[in-house]
Amino acid sequence: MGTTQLETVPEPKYWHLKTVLSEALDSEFSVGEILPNERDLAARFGVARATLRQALEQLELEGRLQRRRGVGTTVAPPRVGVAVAPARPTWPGAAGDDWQPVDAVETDTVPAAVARLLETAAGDRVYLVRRSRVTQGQPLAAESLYVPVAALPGRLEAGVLNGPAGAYAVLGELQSLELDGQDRTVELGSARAEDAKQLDRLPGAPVLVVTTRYVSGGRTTAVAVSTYRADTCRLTFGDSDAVALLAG
Amino acid sequence: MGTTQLETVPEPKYWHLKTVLSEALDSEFSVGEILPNERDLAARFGVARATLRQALEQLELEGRLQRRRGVGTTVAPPRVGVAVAPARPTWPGAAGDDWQPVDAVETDTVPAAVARLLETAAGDRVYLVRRSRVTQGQPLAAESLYVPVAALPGRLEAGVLNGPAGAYAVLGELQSLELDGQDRTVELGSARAEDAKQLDRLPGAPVLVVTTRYVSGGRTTAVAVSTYRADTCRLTFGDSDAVALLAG
DNA sequence: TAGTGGTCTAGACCACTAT
DNA sequence: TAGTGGTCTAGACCACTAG
Repeated sequence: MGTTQLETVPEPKYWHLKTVLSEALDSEFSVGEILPNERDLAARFGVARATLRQALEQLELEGRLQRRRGVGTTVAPPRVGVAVAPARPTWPGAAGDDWQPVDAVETDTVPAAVARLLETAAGDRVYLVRRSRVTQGQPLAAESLYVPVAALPGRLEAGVLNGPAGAYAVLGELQSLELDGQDRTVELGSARAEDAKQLDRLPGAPVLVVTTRYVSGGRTTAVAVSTYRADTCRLTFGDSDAVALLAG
Repeated sequence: MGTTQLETVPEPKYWHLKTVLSEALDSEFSVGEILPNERDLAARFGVARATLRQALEQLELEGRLQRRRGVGTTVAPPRVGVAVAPARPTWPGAAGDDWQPVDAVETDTVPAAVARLLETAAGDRVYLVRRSRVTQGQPLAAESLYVPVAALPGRLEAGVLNGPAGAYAVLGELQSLELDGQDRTVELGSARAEDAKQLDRLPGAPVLVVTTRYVSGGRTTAVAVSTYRADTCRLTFGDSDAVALLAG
C-alpha cells in the first residue's frame, strides 16, 4: 500500500455515459420526452458521436429509450407485459388469442430449424400462416406458423389461401384436431427484413424469438415462430394459481 | 415497366456482409474453427473494420460466433437448451435443480423492480442469495434471489451467511414453507458488471433476464432474477405431456 | 428544406491472451 | 512481445420525417 493512487479502473466511456444517462432519465425526464439530438449530446459530454451512440444503443436495448430516424430519441414507456403461455394448451387461432391473421400460403421452403421440429423432409408441402400481434396501435410481434399439409384432414385450395381469410381457413382446420400438448423455447435473435417491417423496426433489431411446438396424435403437428420486439416487450409465463391468489 | 433498372435497394453493407458470412459459416466452417482476424476480414471484403465489426456483432448476438479478446473469433456451437420452468413449482434450491449456491448476505438495498414485486418498503431487510448455473464448464447464468427476512420462520445469524454454506442456510429455510405457485417473465437486458464477471463476458453483454416470483401464503415470498447469457442459451419451457409423448 | 438518426471510413490506442 | 478483439475519434454522407 505504498501509493494513495485509487485503483485505476478504466471503465469504458460509453459504459459510464450509459450510467449517467440512465440516472438522468430516472430523475430529469418523463416518458415520451424528447432528448437532445445525438450531436448535441455528444458535444455536451465531450465524446465522439459514435461513443455516445454506443451508450444510447445499450439504453435502447434495455427498453429505456426509443429512437426513430428523422424524428429523434424519446424516453420509452415501461415494457409491456405480454402473456405468452395460456393457462392450458390451445391451438393458435383459438378463441381469445390476441393475434390477427395476415395471410397464408402453401410452400415447401421451411427454415431448417423448423423442419427439424416438424420432422418434414425437403420438398414436403406446408401451409405458412402469418399473423401479427398489436396492442394499443403498437406492433408487438410477428409470427410464422408452419403446418404440414399432410397434417390437416382436408386439403385447402390455393384460391382460398390469400389474405386473412386464408389464414382463418388453415387455423380453422387445426381446431378440429386434438391437441396433446405444447412446449416453448425463448431465445434472442435479430429481426429478418420481413419481420422488421411488420414490427416497425429496422432489419437486425433485437427480438425475442418464441418457438412453440404443438403436439397432436403423438407427433409435432405445427410449429409457430413468434418474434417479439425485445425493446418493448416483457414476456410473461403465468401460473394461474399464483395470479389468482394475488388478485384475490 | 419502362425501365430495366433493378429496384435499387441500398441494403446496408454490414447487413449484406452478415448474410455472406452467415452462409460461409454454414458451408465452409465447422464449430470451434477460428476465423481470420478482423483486420484481415475487413480488408478481404473491402470495408472498414468498424463495418465488419457491425456484422460480427449481429452474428454473435444470434449465437453464431464467439469472440474473445486477445484470442480471436470462433464459430460457436449451437445454443444450449436450458430448462427454465420445472414441471411443477418448486422453491429454488429444491433437490435436483442445477444451481450452485455462491454466497448470501443480509442487506436492505433491493432493485426497485424487485421491491415492487416483494411489496417491501425502503429499509426492509432481505436476504440476498447468489447462485450460478454451469454446464460443461461453461457458465450459463447468474442469479440473485431476494427473500425478505420477515418472510422466513427463523432469523439467520450474520455469521452463518458467508459463502455457499450461507446460501444453503437461506435456501433450506425456504423449503419449510408451502409454495402456492410461481410465475415468470423473460426480457432482454445487459449484464451488470458483477453478472458479466460471473458469466465470463464483458459488462453490457446481452442477457435474457428471467424474473421468477414465488408465492406462498397469499403473498410474494421470494423473487429470483436470473440472467442467462443470450448468446449461448435457448430457454425452454417444457410441457411434460408433450415431451413424454415424443420420447415414447 | 432542415433536422434527425443510420451508415461508413481510416485511422489510433488500449486491454487482454498466449507464447 | 506479438497478435487479438475492444474502445474511441472526427469527420462524411445517406435515408427518413416533418414543417
